[in-house]
Amino acid sequence: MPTRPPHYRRVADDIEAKIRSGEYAPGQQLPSVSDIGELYSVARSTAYRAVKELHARNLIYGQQGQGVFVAEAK
Amino acid sequence: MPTRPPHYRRVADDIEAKIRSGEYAPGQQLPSVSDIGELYSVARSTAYRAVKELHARNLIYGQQGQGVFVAEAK
DNA sequence: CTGCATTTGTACGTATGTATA
DNA sequence: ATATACATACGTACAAATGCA
Repeated sequence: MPTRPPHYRRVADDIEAKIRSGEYAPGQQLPSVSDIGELYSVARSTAYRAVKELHARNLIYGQQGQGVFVAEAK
Repeated sequence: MPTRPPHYRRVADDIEAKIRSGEYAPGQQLPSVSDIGELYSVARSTAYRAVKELHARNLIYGQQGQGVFVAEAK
């Protein structure tokens, strides 16, 4: 039986695709973690985990109190 | 042959020893459940179970969103 | 300067599903 | 069947940084 990918990875992968397609442009601000949670119908904690995943992939950067932004393409 | 103790008890016992030795002083904050998991190479859920064990032993107390702390010596 | 709202970041507590022994 | 263990997920709570009225 196929093991389903976890929500946080599904969300991270989807956002990564949007970044790579240009839908989210370099320098652009992403929706807040709470909004991402709503958009994908997951808890904020799960949405945050997805964001942390993208940060680990060096696709985004963020600052406390501001938001998360798409990193410059390398 | 001795039945091997479960991980959660091994972790709890080790932390209890650190509390009794003074390495973790009364009032001091313990590492987070996640950190304990990493320190002992167990899952967070197992680390949390160890912490619950210590709570049952009245050695620690904790507050959601803050952390766990060493109880005052009786 | 002083609150207040927004947002990231951290952390607990609980629950579920799967796997294993 | 029962206990252990891991990974995931949700919800809640609070701290910290930032910006703005």
